[in-house]
Amino acid sequence: MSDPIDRLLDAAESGKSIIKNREILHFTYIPKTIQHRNTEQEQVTQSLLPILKQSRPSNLLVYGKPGTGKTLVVKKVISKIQERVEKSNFPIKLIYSNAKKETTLYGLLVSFGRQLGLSDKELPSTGLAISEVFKRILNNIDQEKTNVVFVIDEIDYLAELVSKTGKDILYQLTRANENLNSGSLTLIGISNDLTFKEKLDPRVISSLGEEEIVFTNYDVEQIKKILEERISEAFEAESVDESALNLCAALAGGEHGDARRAIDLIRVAGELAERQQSDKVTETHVRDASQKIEENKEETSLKSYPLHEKLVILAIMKANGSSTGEIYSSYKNLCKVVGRDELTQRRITQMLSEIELSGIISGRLVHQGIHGRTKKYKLTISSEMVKKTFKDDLTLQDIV
DNA sequence: ATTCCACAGGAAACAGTGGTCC
DNA sequence: GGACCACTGTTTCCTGTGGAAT
Repeated sequence: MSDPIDRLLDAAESGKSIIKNREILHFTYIPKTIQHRNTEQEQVTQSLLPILKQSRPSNLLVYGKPGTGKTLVVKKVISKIQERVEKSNFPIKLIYSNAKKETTLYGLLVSFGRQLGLSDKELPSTGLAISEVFKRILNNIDQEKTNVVFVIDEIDYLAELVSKTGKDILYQLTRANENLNSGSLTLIGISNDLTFKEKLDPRVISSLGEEEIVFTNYDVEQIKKILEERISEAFEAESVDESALNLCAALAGGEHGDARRAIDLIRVAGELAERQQSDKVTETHVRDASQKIEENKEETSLKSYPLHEKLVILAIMKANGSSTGEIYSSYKNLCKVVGRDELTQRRITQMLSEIELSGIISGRLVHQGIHGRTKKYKLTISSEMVKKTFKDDLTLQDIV
């Protein structure tokens, strides 16, 4: 009997590979991702055209569901423009920030400043007042006479941060040009959420939304084309079943035309097929891949929760389908077992709705007349999954 | 027609951390 | 070294609510 490790390694080395270029199976592989986006590419280019004439273009809002290629299109257009103007005396600078990744207003501004070239000294990453950070950034633009194009991805998150803190950075950003003697600042906002404008200050909308471009969803046919293109480059010829391709397109297209998901799906399916030493990717592989992606998502989100959230999830598991009050007392017991201080019920309620957002549990508001109203929660994933994932956690080992 | 339950969920305040600035 | 800043995770306090029970 051969060593299982050796067996696997041998197989991987000698076994046939049906994927010949993995790179192409990632969404961010630019040339192939933004197919069918000619109109949108033109529109974005159009609105940035004034740069070539050495004046400031209008601010721009770009909408579209995830996986429609909006960020890639914007990045591509800007880098092309940048190439063009590189040799002219009109220095432009592209700055890209993702408001979802930068969890705070301060962080977003600092990332902005860093990319402008401000050092740690000139712009410390904590300790300053937000208005001070802002002033320093504007000073820099003014002095260097740069023309900045600031791309804010997932700008809807920024809108949320703004409303939380009450500091109206977006408003100040849109008005920055009035305070600049030289140089300029152009904003490009990218958003998944078409309704996010409603949350904004109308003054901001009027200046931010000078131009708007909407990326429509890919339909199943288009996704199929994108997949075909990538498959022909990434896989060995004839190694993906027609039916597998169709299923892939259908699964991803059925949701909201998410090309990213479609490409992920075919990549994982391909890897599964390879692992099984199969020379073709079949429908079964795609289904398995879809399930695997789901499970991975659940597992990583379960693992990433802090201790008290994990305890709450366990409490729900132990008392499946029960009300907040019951979950809370179950949670308190668990706290005693692991020897941690319990948090207040208010905090647990809040946690429950946070966890609900992630989709791991689902809640239903019930009115029980004289027995008051409560929310009943249950797990949407299997309790085996929870047990399996929490087994590795030392503090939780005893109670799972 | 009232009462009253068992919470939901908003608002504000607070403690603690890690920093700058003068 | 003290005033001040942003931010997170939490507590405290609070108002609101649909329908069974009375």
